[in-house]
Amino acid sequence: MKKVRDTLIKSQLFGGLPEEHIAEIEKIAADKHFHKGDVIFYDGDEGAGFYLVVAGSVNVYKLSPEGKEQILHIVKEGDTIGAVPVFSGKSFPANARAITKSHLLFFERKKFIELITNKPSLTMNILALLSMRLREFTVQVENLSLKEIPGRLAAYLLYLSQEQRNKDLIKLNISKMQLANLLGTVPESLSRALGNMKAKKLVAEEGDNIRLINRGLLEELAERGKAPR
Amino acid sequence: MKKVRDTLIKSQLFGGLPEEHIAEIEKIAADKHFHKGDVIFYDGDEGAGFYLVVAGSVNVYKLSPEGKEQILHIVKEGDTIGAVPVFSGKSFPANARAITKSHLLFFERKKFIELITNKPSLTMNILALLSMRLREFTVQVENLSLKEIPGRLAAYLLYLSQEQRNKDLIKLNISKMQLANLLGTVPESLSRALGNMKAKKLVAEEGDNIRLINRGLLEELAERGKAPR
DNA sequence: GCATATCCTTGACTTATGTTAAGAAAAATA
DNA sequence: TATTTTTCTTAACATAAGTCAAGGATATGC
Repeated sequence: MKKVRDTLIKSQLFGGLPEEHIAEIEKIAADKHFHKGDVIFYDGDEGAGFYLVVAGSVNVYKLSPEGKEQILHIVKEGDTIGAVPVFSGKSFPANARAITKSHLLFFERKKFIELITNKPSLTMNILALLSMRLREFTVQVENLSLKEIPGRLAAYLLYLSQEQRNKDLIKLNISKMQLANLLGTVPESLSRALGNMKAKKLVAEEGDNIRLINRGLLEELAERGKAPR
Repeated sequence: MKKVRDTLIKSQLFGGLPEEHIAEIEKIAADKHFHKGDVIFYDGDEGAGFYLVVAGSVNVYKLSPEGKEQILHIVKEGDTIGAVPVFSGKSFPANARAITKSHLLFFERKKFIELITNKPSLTMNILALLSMRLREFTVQVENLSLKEIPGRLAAYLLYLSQEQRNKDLIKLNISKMQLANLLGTVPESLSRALGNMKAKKLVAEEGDNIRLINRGLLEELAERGKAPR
């Protein structure tokens, strides 16, 4: 399928590999389709392989015993999930769930390991991918530990803007509940934080979009993390 | 030096490699010595290579603008630091500082990359190492977001016990200030949480050691994360 | 061994954020 | 379209944990 081939070529994992490798890769991949809300794997499940998202969107998250959700990663087209157990052995370290109708490719661990042993450039891609994830985690820990909720929100809005070609009018691609779970809080607190930003004319809501009005102050808030005394 | 060779062989990164590879590896490593308190690298520094700890102990940490420290990782003999920029390009994603007199080996990025391109088993070791770090980060995010301070402390004490052959009398290998910074809090709050555990007879302090008295309740506390209502 | 600095603890206070509740808005379903 | 369900917002309240301050314990340096 054209879409699959395109996604593989554009992905961080397989990008830059020669044509024939991509074909080989496509051969060992298995198509998996999920509906919105379907769980792809659970924290602690044996990891027989990993997934690459061809279409749709997937949340990787941890769950507390009371059911509070902390999103670790929102995974989109071209991204991978569940790679950790492939290389470290052991089980998946978190849950994954489709948040839209999604098409994934499944790579069986054994087949994939065979594949990489002779392909240095693929190996370098994987190393880069895992390293980028480590880098992202350092930012998430920093945000959770050293920033208060308004600071985390400001940082996320600026990140979204950057992702959307630095526009001032940005599209919230996830529900506010999801956003709260990503920022490590609850919808009520997010609502208050956003309400505050609107009151201070840092941002404005326009339908499902958010307009960044005062980038300078947003950056200061994101940087400082907590309000001055 | 015997010590260096031993450390390399025992390390996760180089463990299980043939003798001749270890020798090769030793040749491209540069010795670096640090005093207690020395900064090894700063968040944002260009990463020209990575380090492996031969002796001593190193903290990897993030810093808030007000100077609050969040420890990401306490690195000991045989562990590596600063590997992320080797593979993802870009700069170090955090700071690193020696917390005791330390002996490290420095591996220059370029030399190391050359080394791995022909050594599949070394590559697999690196992939396993990075994956383990990713797994550890999921736990840290879970702890920060879904557990309150007493829960994080309980989890850490149980982790320490496990690391120290499941003894009930465990040695706190870091200062309480460091522990507070690792758990994402301040010394005052840690002191209170520990005081509470002592009052409830979950643990007892014996000099620099901590005795786990009621493992069952500690496990429940660590698991639940937050006190029941 | 004394002096100084740092670490640790305890208490009183403040505050950010979680909790509970209820209504409004939006989305899903019939 | 009507109905039900879910999401979002707002308010009042509760609480975990941060801040400030001060005294005591340890460790460090001269």
